[in-house]
Amino acid sequence: MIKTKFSIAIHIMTLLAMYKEDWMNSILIAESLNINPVLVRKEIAALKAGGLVESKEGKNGGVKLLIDANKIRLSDIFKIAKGTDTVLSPLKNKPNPNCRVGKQINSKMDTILEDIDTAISKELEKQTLEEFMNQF
Amino acid sequence: MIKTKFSIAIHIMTLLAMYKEDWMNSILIAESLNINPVLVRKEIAALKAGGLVESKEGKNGGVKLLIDANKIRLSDIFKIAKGTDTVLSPLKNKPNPNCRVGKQINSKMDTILEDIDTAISKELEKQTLEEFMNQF
DNA sequence: CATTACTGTAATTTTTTTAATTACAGTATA
DNA sequence: TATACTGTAATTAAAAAAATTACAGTAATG
Repeated sequence: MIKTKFSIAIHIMTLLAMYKEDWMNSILIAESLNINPVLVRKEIAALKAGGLVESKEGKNGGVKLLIDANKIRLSDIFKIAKGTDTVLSPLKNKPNPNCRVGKQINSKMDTILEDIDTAISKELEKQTLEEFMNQF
Repeated sequence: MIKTKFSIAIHIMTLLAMYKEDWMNSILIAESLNINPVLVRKEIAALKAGGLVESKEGKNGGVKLLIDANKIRLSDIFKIAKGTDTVLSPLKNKPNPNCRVGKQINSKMDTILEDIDTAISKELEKQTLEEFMNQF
């Protein structure tokens, strides 16, 4: 569910940008979000795989930005949160293949859905994480 | 759920554009989509309220475009499907009000989420329903 | 070197959301 | 007056998401 992941990811990244010297742990972050720490850790795993953060295990461990907040654009965070999904996904039910529209709708829709994601990325490219954080 | 509604609405509108002389009924449309007719009728109610289609009750009734397909842009359909929601909605859990980020994140996010919807609308403005239909 | 405090995941359960179904009143057609 | 629709509300079933539990692995610290 992109909509949740995106909100979680932005929140996490804002915290990390604000306390960029500290290793922040998932419980603290989860308390700020008011969600379960495991969800936070999962999203951190994605941000880590995307190269935006680093983490340290063990006592006094936690997470930290790997890149300066002014080098990170909100679109970078969006792309990681979204993964391979599209924001507006097609219906799960297979449309009727005996219908002229049903037969082709999914492939035609796919183009639109990809274009929408590209448009979102372009929009989010405009703002850096630092700019976003400086509002707080 | 905007993602479902948008797909349903586009599918319905494509069918109506293709068979623009006919009153199409919800069972036929539902069979093309392979979903329940009640869901179709609900989305038709929204399209009707949005002024894009007209419907006729009783025997031989159904739904029909009210506006020519070349005057309808995909953004018009998107706006109706989305209603007052944003595509990427904020988390339901209230973030921690004792946290500097938690306290303000929702209001700051709202701006981003609105901007995303505007960007999607702009993208979908580029294509008319007729152009989309002509692909089939 | 044992204790503590973390990450990282997997597995399971609970909760929430979405979709399907059922039901039926109202209406136009023939 | 029978038939075939729309329009909606209420209920049930199914699917998805979130929370919880559990625990192995790891690093710091006394």
